[in-house]
Amino acid sequence: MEGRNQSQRILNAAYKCISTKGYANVSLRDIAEEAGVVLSQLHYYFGSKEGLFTEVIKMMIDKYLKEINEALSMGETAKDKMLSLVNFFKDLLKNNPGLFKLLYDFTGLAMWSSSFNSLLKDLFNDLSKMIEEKILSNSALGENFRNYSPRAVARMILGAMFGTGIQVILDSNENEILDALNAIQIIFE
Amino acid sequence: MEGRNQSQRILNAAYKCISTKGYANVSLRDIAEEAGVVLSQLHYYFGSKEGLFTEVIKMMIDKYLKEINEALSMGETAKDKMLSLVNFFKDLLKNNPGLFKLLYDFTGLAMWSSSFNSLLKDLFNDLSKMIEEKILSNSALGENFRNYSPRAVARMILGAMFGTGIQVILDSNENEILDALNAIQIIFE
DNA sequence: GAGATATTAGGACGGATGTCCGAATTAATT
DNA sequence: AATTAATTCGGACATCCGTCCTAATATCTC
Repeated sequence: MEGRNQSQRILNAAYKCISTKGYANVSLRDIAEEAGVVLSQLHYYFGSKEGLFTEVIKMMIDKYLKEINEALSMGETAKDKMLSLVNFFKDLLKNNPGLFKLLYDFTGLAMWSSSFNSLLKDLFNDLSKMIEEKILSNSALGENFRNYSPRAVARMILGAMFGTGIQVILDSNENEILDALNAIQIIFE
Repeated sequence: MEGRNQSQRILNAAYKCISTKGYANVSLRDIAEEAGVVLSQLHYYFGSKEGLFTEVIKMMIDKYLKEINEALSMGETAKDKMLSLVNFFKDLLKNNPGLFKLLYDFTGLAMWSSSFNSLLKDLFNDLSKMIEEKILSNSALGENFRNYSPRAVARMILGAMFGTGIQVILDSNENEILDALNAIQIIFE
């Protein structure tokens, strides 16, 4: 009896399938096969497709919160932290694009499904809060940003990452686009 | 015989359905019903689901290229043009969110499908070129941006619009997030 | 008006999908 | 060892999907 083991294998398989082919192109049978498990096991452990997807999303959320928190803990000045964040994103897009695709894909799913909406909404909220607290609360940046609330600036930074990220993914053999990520640092110069 | 009329009705119905429910949640039968047309008509005019979706995407692309070009034609200075662009996006998100959702949705589709990829890749490319030429080629902004190519800055601006836009959509009853769009103008101050 | 062409209509098809159920097997409890 | 509970397995189900085919109807050409 390997309960948690088995359910973890299913979860990992779901993560892999969705980040590789997109949620709309993955069936429960695909996931079962990838996990080396019989179809009905998915319902035994997760109840429904929605239940399984929810767990995959939570898994993804944990990764983002953890990794971005780490990135924002490096460096001292706001400028340094911003560079660390940019480098994290560049590395993510280059070496682990599946994780970014997962975020994009599920965010799209969250546009149409209210049950997934709150999960993704909270993630963007948490991430922008993290940026706000770890970068923008820092000392005397206030001068440059006097017209905009720290919250708004944090949201914009996060959005710029996300929005340039998808352009990198779309045109993945055009490395030049990665430079656009660097350009976000303009606001600290 | 109302050939073009009929195919236009199908196209409009497809546009409406997809921008309302998302491409993954729309069937050809939904579109046929919305258009008041029999199912087989869709294949008669567009050959396949992919053919129909392609036309919807092209329709969307035309709207974006036209409207953003208009927005960038208003104002003289780079600062003014940037404000005009921001205001266009704010208006879009508030009064025509379906058009933005369509862009987000199809961009996601383009991540997984090579046949749609080139369409969306070109759109982002064209839009960033437009921003580059109409805003950034302007006079002596060079000083602030000396470390970054105009192309990269344009991509970042576009990405910031897109990335903050989706946050607005996700949390549509939180009007405060719209301020994040304004914050993009930081780079011109 | 007759014949050719274009359009509309309706239905059938093979296949895929999420869900559910009952039996077989394995582990835990006493 | 016997009973109970948890897990695994295989298959069936109803439904929905994109596509295709044939007949009927309307439109155009001469």
